Amino acid sequence: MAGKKRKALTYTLPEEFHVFGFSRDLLAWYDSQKRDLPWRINRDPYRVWVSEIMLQQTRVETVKPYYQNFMAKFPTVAALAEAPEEEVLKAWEGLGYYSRARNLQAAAREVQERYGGVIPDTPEEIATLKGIGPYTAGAILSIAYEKPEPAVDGNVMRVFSRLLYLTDDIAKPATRVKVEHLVRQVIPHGRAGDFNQALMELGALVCLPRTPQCLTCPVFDYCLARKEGVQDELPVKGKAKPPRLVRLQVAVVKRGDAVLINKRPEQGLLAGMWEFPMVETDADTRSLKQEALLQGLRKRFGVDVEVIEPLMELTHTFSHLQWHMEVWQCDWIEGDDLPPNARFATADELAGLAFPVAHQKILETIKSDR
DNA sequence: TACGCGTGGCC
DNA sequence: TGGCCAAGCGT
Repeated sequence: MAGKKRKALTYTLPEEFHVFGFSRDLLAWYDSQKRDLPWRINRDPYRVWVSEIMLQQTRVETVKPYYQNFMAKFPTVAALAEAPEEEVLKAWEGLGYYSRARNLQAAAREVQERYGGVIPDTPEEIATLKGIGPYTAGAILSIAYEKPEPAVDGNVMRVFSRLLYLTDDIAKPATRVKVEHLVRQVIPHGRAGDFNQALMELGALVCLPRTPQCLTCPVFDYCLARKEGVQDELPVKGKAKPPRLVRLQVAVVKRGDAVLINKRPEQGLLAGMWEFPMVETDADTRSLKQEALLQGLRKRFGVDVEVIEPLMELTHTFSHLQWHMEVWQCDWIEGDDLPPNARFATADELAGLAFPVAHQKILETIKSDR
């Protein structure tokens, strides 16, 4: 037969779990202890949306200044939709996961065109927007529109793992689905937004990853892991692979008072960000490294240069990669027919373009050289 | 499902 | 110091 039959799974809360008391006590704690955060001034759906995208895998303290600046520059869906992409990326510079910025703007344009500038309030419609997955959909729907949808992030997975003594690996996608089913049964209608935020706030302030502060926990009485004394063993989480080493030769090519830069592809690592030209090579001698660099510059940029001297050596670690960069000072000799993704830029022009953190030290060095 | 995708802070 | 972690999503 064509197609598999999958049994519909239903996850039920433990008998002894007191749903009403739990949400009552958690909300009371949240009402008195919640942090004052810039995105909690009101429940404007656009403000909530931007904050949720920025907060993906990113700390609150890191997001704060970016959020203030972003909302000042792009205060409405329309403003974001109409802005040049370069300005949006510049506002995201240093925040990481740059596809979030590109997806956010693409979705803003979609909201303008398809929904007349109003962010949709149904799970089906909002989930079609780029960059809005299960968590962000639930967060916007509950916080901005008070819909009783779960918003399960890392905090909620950890809190529920302990609260209900769940031993599922929270690194596995199936576990998030399970926790969503459980959370859905606990959401108090009428306060869905506060409840979801309270779960996350509890994870951020009390139910910490390493050292849960059980003695000050407002829902201590309901926690099954605490009852068994296993709160320090939960949640269960599989380990990540170590980053792969990548050796790169980097060129700072000067032509007069301009330097050669390159805009990265629209997809993949550091998508759409600017950088100094780089060549990946395993070469282990000075001359072989320089040779690889010269060949790469000629082939990819149509430019001939002279290598002057080594400038610096840098290491930058991503989640999944480790870049070992050797940077060479070069002088342009010939070649004007640059590919569309490359250009020579002056210091003033560089200031308006978005570079990843991995290239910031090079940028600073060039600036101070003048 | 597993992996690619950034960065900075913490112990 | 280095591994872990942070309001995940797209493919």
